[in-house]
Amino acid sequence: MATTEKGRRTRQRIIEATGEQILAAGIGGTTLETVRAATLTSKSQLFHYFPGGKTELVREVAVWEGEQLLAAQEPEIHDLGSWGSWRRWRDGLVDYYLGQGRWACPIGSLATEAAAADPDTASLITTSMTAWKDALAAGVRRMQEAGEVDPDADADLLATGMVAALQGGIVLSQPERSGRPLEAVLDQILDPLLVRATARAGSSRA
Amino acid sequence: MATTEKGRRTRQRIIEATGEQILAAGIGGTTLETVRAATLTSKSQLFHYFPGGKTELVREVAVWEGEQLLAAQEPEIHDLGSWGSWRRWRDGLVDYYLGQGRWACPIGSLATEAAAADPDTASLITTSMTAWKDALAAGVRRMQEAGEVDPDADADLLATGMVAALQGGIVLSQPERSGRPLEAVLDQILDPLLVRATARAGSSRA
DNA sequence: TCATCGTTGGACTGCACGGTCCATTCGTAG
DNA sequence: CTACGAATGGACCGTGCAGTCCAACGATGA
Repeated sequence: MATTEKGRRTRQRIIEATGEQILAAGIGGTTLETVRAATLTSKSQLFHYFPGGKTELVREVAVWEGEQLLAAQEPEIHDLGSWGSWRRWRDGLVDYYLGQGRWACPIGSLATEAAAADPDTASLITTSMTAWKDALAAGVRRMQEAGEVDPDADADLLATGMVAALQGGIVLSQPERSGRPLEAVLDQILDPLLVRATARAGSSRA
Repeated sequence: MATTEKGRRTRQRIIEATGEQILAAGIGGTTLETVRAATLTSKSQLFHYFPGGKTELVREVAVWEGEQLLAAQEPEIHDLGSWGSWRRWRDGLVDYYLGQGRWACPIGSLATEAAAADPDTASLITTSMTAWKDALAAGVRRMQEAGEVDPDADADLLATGMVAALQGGIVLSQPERSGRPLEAVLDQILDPLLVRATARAGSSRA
């Protein structure tokens, strides 16, 4: 369906524009018409590149945004071996969300809005979230190996908590238009990792 | 518009049914027609009790769900003066979200979906979140007075972090259909409070 | 018994939006 | 130059949904 270079670029342009609109107005607030207008394309192109219609387009947006989100955290996300890198990672992320008027998470908003309606999209999102969490867990393990974090702590669980904290911080920050909640929860979740080096951190319970 | 007892009951019935549908299918997946069908009412009733149409209905749902959510945490939410009560509160909340197939937060989902579209609803949600946070902050202060938590900690910031952690845990748990993320982040955010009594907890940074 | 006001029923309208279809243009390989 | 498939333009259609309107019904007080 997209065999030409030109075609691929058009297709990509559609995905990105749709992503922006979804971020700003949600899936419901994004219509094929607004996407068409923003991309200077025609109705037939939308269905040419995404035969499945809006559903398929949203799915493509989901995977694209998932990749983008990870990419935006480079290079820190793959270099979480020291206190400084974690700190840079945290600051970069806060800036990513709040710095430019984003005020929402590209995949977090999709998660809430699409989860109930489209299980297929939901699983794509879960995949992205898992990849994200895994990258963080790898960082935690590096800290453990370096003796900076309690080796008995469950790196995976800690990483899950971090991603969750991020998402929740944004949920609160979004309507409030303040970065306070995001920063508050991020610091609280990171504090034990960064400050209580070698001490017991986030021991499993429940 | 609703002066009779009968009228008030009908109106209330509409609000609650709408709330359930929004929780299950989102605002976009909830139509006046499905609400009408579920409540055995007529179109004219919907607009009789909510002249502002769907927008107003959603707003009413927002405040109603906000109250309900706090009420569901009684009596613990107003008795957070001991380790045990915090623990009961946490368990009750997890059960509330996961126990019955809820898998979403009544006001959290509204926050993400309505924030961009309707600033008015957004501020209602912020109000609910703030009330929630304040109740928790009061609990933290009681713990501080009891000498169980570092008196220098910012109770308000800690409470904000808790609400954010909850919301984020749900964002992740929803598509994944697993309570793990919610429990993981909740425990991580509560750990410092409960376990590191008297030690420095969530000191301000940033 | 009548008047009034709240409540209820449901037909109807307008339109926005997802989706279909066909015609035209463009790029390229033979 | 021709032919063919990809890319594009845009008219068109069906419908689902928010919102309107008017006609009844029911209770309550005068």
